[in-house]
Amino acid sequence: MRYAEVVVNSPGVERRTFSYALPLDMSLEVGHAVWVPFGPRILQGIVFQLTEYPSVEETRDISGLIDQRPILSPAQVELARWISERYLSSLFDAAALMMPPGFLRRVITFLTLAARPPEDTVSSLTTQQRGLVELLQRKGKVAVAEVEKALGKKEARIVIGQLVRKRLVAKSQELERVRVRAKVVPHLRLALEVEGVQEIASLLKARGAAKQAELLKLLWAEPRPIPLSEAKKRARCSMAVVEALRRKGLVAIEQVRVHRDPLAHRTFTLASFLSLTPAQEAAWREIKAAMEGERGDHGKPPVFLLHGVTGSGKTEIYLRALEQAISQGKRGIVLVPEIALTPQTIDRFASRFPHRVAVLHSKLSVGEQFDEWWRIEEGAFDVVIGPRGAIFAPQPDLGLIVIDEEHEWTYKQQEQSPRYHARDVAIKLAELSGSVVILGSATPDVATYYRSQIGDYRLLELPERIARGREEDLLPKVEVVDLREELKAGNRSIFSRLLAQGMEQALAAKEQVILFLNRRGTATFVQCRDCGYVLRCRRCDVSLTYHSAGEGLVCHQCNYRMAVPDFCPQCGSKRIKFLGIGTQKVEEETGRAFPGANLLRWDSDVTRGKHSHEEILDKFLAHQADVLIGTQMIAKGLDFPLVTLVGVINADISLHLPDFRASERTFQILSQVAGRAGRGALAGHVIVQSYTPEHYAIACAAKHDYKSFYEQEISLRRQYETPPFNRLLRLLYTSPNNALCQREAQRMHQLLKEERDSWGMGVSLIGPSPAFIQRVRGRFRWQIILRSDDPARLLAQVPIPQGWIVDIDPVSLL
DNA sequence: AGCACGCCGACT
DNA sequence: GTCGGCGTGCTC
Repeated sequence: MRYAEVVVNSPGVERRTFSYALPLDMSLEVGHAVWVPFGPRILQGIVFQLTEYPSVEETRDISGLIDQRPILSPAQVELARWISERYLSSLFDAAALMMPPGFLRRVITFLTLAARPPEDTVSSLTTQQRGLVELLQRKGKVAVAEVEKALGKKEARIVIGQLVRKRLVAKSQELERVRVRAKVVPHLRLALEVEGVQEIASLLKARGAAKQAELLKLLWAEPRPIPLSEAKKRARCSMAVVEALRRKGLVAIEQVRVHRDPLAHRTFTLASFLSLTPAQEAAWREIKAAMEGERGDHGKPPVFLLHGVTGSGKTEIYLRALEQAISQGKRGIVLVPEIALTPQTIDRFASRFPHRVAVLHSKLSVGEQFDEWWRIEEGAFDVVIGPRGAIFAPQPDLGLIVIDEEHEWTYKQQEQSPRYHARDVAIKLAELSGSVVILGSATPDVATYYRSQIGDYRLLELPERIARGREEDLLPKVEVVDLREELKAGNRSIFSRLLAQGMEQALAAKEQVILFLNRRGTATFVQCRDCGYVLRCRRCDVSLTYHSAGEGLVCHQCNYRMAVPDFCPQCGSKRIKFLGIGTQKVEEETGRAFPGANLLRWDSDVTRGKHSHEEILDKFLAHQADVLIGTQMIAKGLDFPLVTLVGVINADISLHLPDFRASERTFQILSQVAGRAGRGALAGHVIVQSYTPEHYAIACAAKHDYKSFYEQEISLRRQYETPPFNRLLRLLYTSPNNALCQREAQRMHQLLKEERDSWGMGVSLIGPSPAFIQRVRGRFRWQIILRSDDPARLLAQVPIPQGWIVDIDPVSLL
């Protein structure tokens, strides 16, 4: 093996490796991080393959190892390959997901003044050029980034280029400083045999060195070195005392590596197994058999879909499976949605496996992340728990992956490439590592449930809440109020008579109420207030969005446009309204309708700070407010024992978003809300307000009937050829200039159309159209949707120009 | 990030 | 016909 195929950290090389020769004295393995020369620079790279022969004639040598040990396991290298191919991301970006925190280091270019600037050239400089020269004279060395910030990127590049050409300014490159490293703390220990210590201590005391004697005794009582600061505090002495003992050769200071442990200040009491219900028992038997090596048709460990309503005991199954993995000498990864990673959730796992659970979380300090990562890598934990990114934890001997709330769309990375789905990555990783996967949900993703129906996954059902003989063990009663009837009866408020009455009763009984608004962004669909009819695009089966400035109604899938009709196309009524309501509006109206109640609003506007989530929750739990008004966040896995009534202000809002998954989202969110009520000692009920109560997403959620919802949804998906019957690919282009953005989208669309027709591929091209959220941070957004059994195949033929965002299996088309 | 190309407009 | 602008692509 004389050559290595290396993935380099450089934009523009995307999905390929480069051949480098191994220096004779270097031994390498797949997964090693290396420095490699690339053009004029030295870059970080990862060894993806070792070969006898290079893929080009001329090669350069690898400059050196970044770390003695491989940074990625062979399975992770394989996984990175798969991610890059599947999500059309660069190989390096895919590999970067699995690197330890703080590993990536950019190269920074610095500018310095040339040794002897020629006098005559200095006098002929422009004002800007002279400005930069003077800056360098003052500061000596300045980063290019700093100059760019001052002058603007373009201008800075020009000025620097001119001065470099005149040989007035020289460039040099340095690596970004290391942001995080192992933390070492000075510790104090005895430097002599234990036997003589007491005598020496009394001798010191007799000589008047009482403090020294005290410190020595303290150390004598401790079996291990203790932190210097702690020793000083406990012996109430200063550094002078420590130094005196050290000079006498009685104590020594040594640097000890400490772990920044996010669970350090928490104590856990060991929890024991709970007994299983017959349904749990049946599910558990199947999982256990698979973990013990029983294999299905394809010889791979199976993927289980554990479908069970809230409170049906899914977590207990996860815990048993983890226990099983551990008893086989294996380890597990548990994924939970970011918002569900609460102290209560961590407790459930940590109390079953005390000190064997690692938590990965983006809110941890970089130092904590660094230490957790390396301890996981050393095999210090049986269980790693965390959100999406925890799937890339370097957990050795992986045997089990659990994904709780598998339908949650936060498992899809949306912000940056690779735009991966943690569920799909987990299934691939399980295949590579021979692990069993358990997907758990009360409302499985329709696509996941479909896979369980066609035999890709094994379905396990937990149909009931665990009955413990209390009233709350039953699912709460859900009532749906028809808002059309309210209007007919002359009630124009946002509260139906039933909801208003329920709230009055609850507040009078000193119970708590949650008002839920399933809003996302501004929903601006158009609906008839008499018959509930919503204007939809005939081609896309997606609600039309109202635009101001005379544009009328627009389909955000295909850009179809029409004027707002004066009369309802269904019933001829003139009362056609644009619906769009926010939590603030709800708060105002509630304050007016219930002046005596204490209100608390919970949405992303008020939870910007780091701890305000918990603050709001604690406040509500402590009954400092009677009514909690909020969006999506309220519904996720939280228990409020004093809440007896949950009101959904308008269930239609999420139902009519222009996205093929709008019904599914609505069903999921309503089911979650319905599952949350009445979890305490008091019976709870839910009131859902809607203009279209007969819609299957609303009706099925009210009846807690997943199966019926699934049947109707899947037949619509089949009809409109949306996933899981096809796959989607979203191409998004953004620009501050709307016209330019639209032109580029049209150009791309034309290109794709020609390519598709020349290859004879059966790919539907939808768009170009403005994205639902048309402008984000001043940039306009246009999109093209590709739909086929494998839409990425077409893109593999067309190089994707700069600036385009490619999202495979997008979780939202908004 | 820097360097080689290549394609256009102003010149000996 | 040639010099040089910088826009685009490549770097093992």
